[in-house]
Amino acid sequence: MSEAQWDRSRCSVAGALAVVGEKWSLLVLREAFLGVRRFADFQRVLGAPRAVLTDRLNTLVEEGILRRVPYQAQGERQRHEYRLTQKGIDLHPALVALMAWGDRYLAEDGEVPLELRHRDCGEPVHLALVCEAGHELSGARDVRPVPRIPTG
Amino acid sequence: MSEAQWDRSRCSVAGALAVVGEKWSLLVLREAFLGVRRFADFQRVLGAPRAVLTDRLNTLVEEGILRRVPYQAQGERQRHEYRLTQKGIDLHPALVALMAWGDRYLAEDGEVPLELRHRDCGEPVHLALVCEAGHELSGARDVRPVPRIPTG
DNA sequence: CGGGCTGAGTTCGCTTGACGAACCACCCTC
DNA sequence: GAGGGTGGTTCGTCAAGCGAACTCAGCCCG
Repeated sequence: MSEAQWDRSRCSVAGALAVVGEKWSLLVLREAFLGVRRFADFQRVLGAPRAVLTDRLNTLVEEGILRRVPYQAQGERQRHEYRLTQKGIDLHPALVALMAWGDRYLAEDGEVPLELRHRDCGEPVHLALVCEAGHELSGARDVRPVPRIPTG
Repeated sequence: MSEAQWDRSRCSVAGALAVVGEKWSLLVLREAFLGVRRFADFQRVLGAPRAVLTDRLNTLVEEGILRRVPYQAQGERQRHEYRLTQKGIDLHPALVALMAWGDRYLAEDGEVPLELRHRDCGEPVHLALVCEAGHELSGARDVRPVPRIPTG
């Protein structure tokens, strides 16, 4: 038997996807990281159906990934906007990883649509796997998965 | 207008999700990273409907993320198994990122179901954002997104 | 005050996708 | 050549996603 024995039912990947794996959820978060906060702006840039967008925003708020913040522009009635919580901000690496993969394999003529740079020094940024001892791993093959809760 | 102007239609996140964003796709890949290769094993550990699993495996093969490899165990007929290509292996960071997030926010009683360790030194591994100048960024706020193809 | 506009949803048919269960073909072992 | 396991396909049902139309609250202009 080649695959490791462990309890898939509490897999963190499955859990994360149960929360943000529905259609549009991660794209909503992508826009949130780019500064989009208002319903109409999400709707316009994403092109998602309104009903779906309503549902995704509500779900993300319920899950504590976004929070509704009341605000009032001058000469307009009070509205609320959607902002990332820390829980939401912590999804950033997942989006960066997907973006990096898409940049590598889907970009046409090497034209990357969006580049991430270090705010302080301006240099391009990438994801790296590092261990507690400080080694930077070269790839997935340097990783050994260790089940902590075997099924028995 | 707060959000940056850029061409969402070729966003790498959306592109990546169009390829691996369907239900079960990333879970299939999770198992592939853990060594699962055969249809029946995917079906058993995931519990996904057969028809869906067939479709996801075919899609992943078409997309070049998995490849079908014929093999023959002794005393058995020839079968084929599904193995990760380099394109598939490069999705590893995305799964690690989702797993890390799930570990942090969804694990009950701090029990993390699966731990990743450096194969060489045995130390736990985590994802980090680093820039070309070698700085390790502390979080999403240290990142500045730079659109490369403005919509005009 | 009356009517229009706008942002934020909600409702409605329709179509697509996911689901579990049953069915099927191949080829091996006995 | 009977039985069984692998690797699917087919089928009917049910949930989800879809675009378009409708709603509603509040501000603005006249």
